[in-house]
Amino acid sequence: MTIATVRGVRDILPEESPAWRLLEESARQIFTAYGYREIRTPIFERTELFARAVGATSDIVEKEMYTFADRGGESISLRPEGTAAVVRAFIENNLHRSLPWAVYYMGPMFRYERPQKGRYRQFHQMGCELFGAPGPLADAEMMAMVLRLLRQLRIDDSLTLEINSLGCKQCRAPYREQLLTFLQGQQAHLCANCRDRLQRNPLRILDCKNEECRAIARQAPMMKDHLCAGCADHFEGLQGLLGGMALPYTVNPLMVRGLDYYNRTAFEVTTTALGAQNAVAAGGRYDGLVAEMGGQTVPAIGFAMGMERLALLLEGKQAESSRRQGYYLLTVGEAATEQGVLLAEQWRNAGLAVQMDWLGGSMKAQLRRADRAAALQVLILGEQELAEQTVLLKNMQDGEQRRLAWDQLVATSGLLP
RNA sequence: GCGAAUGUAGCUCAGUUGGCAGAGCCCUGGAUUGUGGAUCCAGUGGUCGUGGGUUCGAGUCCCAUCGUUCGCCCCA
Repeated sequence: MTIATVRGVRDILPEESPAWRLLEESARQIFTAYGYREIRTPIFERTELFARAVGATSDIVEKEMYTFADRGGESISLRPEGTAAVVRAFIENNLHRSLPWAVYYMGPMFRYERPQKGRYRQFHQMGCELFGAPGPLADAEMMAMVLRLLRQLRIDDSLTLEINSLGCKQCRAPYREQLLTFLQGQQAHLCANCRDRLQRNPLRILDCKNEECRAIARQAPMMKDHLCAGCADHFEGLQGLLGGMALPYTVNPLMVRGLDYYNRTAFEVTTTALGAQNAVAAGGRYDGLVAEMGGQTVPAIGFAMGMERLALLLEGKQAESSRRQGYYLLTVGEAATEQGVLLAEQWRNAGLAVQMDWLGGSMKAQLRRADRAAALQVLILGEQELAEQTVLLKNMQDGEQRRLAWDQLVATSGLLP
């Protein structure tokens, strides 16, 4: 074995990249239409940024970050998610004076995890963040946008939108106490993992996949029944808007978020088609994070979607035959090849898309490559054509051929299919 | 970090109780001396993941290791 990729990373080869481009272009188009503009933040940041934004005790920060000291001794981490850097950029550039501020990003993220289908150590997310819009309108619109994107990509079957409210600082603390009391009573029936969670993150127990824990979770007091007036209004408003937009959704009172910074609205789009890695898009409101990170008090909401998972869902959906296009110049004989290079450049100067056969050889071989390159027109330049300063134009769809003078080609090209 | 399966040609995979390394697809050439795809014929291509061990002999059995996949965990 020669040098191979690092564990958990992979190449996206040309066969696969059209699906990725479709993802990216569809997302750009829809995000833009909803009023979002692109932001590109660095791929690495000070480790402290993620520790504070994502939560120092979260699994992501504790054991999944690619962290290293740079040559100046600074602790640097490859970004494990997108929101922290966007919040940092928001604060650093004083953008609270430009509200509302709506941005999208797409790009690689890094987490040191055990690789699995749809889960890589370098993976890609695209997401949106919206600052300054406190009401449920922003939440509902964001979900509508996510679903529109998935619908446009035709991967909206086998998907469900789940929502929940996580409350806010005021109502979550008393609820948490209630929940803790309840769970401590059931401690004996919880899995080992969840007994551990009692200390660290009791809310997370609600989302445990263990059957016994789930049975207990269903009996537990629910956050949505203990919301303060403000949070309850917000959640009701959201559901009214979703209903009004005819977006199918279910309330999942057991859904909690992995990252610490969320409050009020949480949402998740899941699929049954990807095994254990079932989350396709997830997001929520994080009204307190900007202030916590040292900025003004600015409400915000965002989401991210996993592009590898979208690409997997896209697989097989687009059995589209790549359409034939462009010119492919093949030459026979040394003199013709030399002339062909010059002609190709001239034709390109005039705006034609001309691909030259790089390998030469028999005409049969060159035509085969032209076919595989999905060229629409083949330009044949052999000894005869060279002598009479013409080129043979062959349409690869119907096989029709015609002979043209060199300077006629550009004038003719507009008339071709 | 834990548990399990798996690794043979570029790809998908056969390979029997341990006894000569195989097929299909792809690729290249020919049938067609200047014409792609379809058909037929022929050909190239292998450190059997890697390193040890057992054996007269290992793709096959044993140990280790790396990768991949599935589950746990985590999450997009």
